[in-house]
Amino acid sequence: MNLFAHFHGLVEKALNDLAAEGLMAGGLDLSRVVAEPPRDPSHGDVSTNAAMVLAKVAGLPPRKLAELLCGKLAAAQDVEAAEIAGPGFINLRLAPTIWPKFLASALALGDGFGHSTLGKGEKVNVEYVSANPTGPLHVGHCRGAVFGDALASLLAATGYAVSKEYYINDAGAQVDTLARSAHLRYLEALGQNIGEIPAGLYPGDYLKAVGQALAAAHGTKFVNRPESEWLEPVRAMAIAMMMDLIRDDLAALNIRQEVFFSEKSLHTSGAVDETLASLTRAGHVYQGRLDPPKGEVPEDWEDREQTLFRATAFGDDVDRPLKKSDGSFTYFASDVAYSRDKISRGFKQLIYILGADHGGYVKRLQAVASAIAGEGRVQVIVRLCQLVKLFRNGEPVRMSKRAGEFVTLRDVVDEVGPDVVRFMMLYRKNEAPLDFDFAKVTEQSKDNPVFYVQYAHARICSVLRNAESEGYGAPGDGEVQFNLLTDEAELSVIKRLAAFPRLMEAAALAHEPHRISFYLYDLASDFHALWNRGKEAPHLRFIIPAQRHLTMTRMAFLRAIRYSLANGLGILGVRPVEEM
RNA sequence: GCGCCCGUAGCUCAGCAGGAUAGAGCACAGGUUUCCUAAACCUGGGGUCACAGGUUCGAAUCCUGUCGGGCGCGCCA
Repeated sequence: MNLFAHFHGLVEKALNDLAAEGLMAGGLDLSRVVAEPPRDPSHGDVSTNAAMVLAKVAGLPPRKLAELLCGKLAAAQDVEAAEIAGPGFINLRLAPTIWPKFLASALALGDGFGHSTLGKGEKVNVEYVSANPTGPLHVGHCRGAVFGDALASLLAATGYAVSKEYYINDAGAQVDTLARSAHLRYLEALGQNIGEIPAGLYPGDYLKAVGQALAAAHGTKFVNRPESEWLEPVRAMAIAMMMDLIRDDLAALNIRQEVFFSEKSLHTSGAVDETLASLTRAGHVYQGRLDPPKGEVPEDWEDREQTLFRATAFGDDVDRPLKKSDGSFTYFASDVAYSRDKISRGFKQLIYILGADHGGYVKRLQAVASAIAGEGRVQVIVRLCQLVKLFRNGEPVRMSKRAGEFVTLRDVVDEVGPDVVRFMMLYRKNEAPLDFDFAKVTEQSKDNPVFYVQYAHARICSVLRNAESEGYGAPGDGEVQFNLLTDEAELSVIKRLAAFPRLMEAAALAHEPHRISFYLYDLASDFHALWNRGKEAPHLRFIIPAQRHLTMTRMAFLRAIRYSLANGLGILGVRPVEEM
């Protein structure tokens, strides 16, 4: 039950009725009309801007329209009072009887509380991580991985048909480098002294296992043989093993993507050729020259005629090359084919989670989708994740890529656990930089939001356990009477719960899962406050032995709060703990 | 030079779909426990929402410009 959606509907109905009665113009655009919780609770429970937004087009002074609307709304069910305030807000004070109904419905929904059908089953593709398959994930991949996963969960919970996808860059030069590096480790596994790993190859120890696997599978077949004989099989095995590694890393963060899409397959299947042909037929490809890049011009810049995608026709800044000077396809060309594949699978939203250094890629991806599907047919949404800065007790953690000293995703997850990593990565807007201090995030105090939210959930579980052991387990008929919850502290928690479904939808529409984290923090805060009220005011404690109905009611209330916490944490991919 | 992102309290950040008197936490000062987890709670001060225009009944939020910070700018992926 989404109270605000419900009252939004009532406002629309009232407006239509007014139009039908000839009191105002009909057929108006209602998209700017909102029904929302007022910032100041003294203004009531639901507030709408309808009169202010529509006054002009309705052909009525705002005050007059507000009065008409107020008359209709005051008569609606569950509305106790409707009043005009400020510049023309209509504030609804709801009848106290609505809260028991709301709590009952939230409780009945249980695991589904907060979920909705907003997306109407629209197909959405979320592509995230997509790290090169050349080694384990490092800490830089963490944020995008968690963000993408949480966003996918959020969209799924709000009624979208979500596919979680990983694009494997297994076709470029860097996987050849991987193969050469693995071949060296293969020689090493066969007992050769390989000395220092030459510059330009991947030095990581994680390739030793690949070398051993190659030796076991192929014996000495690839020793002292030209690269042309071994490059392909070695590369295939190395990529397969790297992807296993990456899947394990993701699993450590409780991430499981459904589709792992190979870039190479786009070449072997002919999809890239077909895409180029199709774009050419549509007139989006031409032979031409590009101006040298502004800023730093590359050493080996050469002005030449090349095959270009007319990205500028779709809002990009420059046209984009599809072929390299040796005639082979660019990375961008396979990306175009990949976009085409996604579009052909029926996705209406293509969501990309990328690092902030990929900002320059956004317009290109949008241009591609417009060229292939037609303008406005497919929505391309790119969310850029800013850097994570690691700290240890306030000191920045130094990483040197050159020396191969990077902190892996696994290092971080193993040290603080997946729940902490996931929550902290989502406790900031994605486009804001994030500081991650190992000491702070594991601290057990209210200064640590992960702990604070978890603690609220655990505390609820603890009371429920105590209650059950004292005979307040499953309630019997009529034992739960939510109208007994009348204290301000209780009502403010109930109203916070009532905002949850609307918050989920807003977060989904904005593609901003961090809003869930902040909501959970606020809800936890309300709950802890309510808990402490029981100290000065014993009648507000949850278990009150002399009053069975009240106690049973409060247990049900706690279960509703717990569902909200657990469901929100579920979106973030954080396990709600029952005991701490 | 151009594009994208950011600029809110001393610090770290929220600010919901343009709404009413801009909010949290930290830090600082004080208070609360014979009681369901004090691992918590309560009270207090603190703001030219970078700056200047514009749109609007109404702007931290949308538009334009300026300043400051980050990222990026063909044949790498």
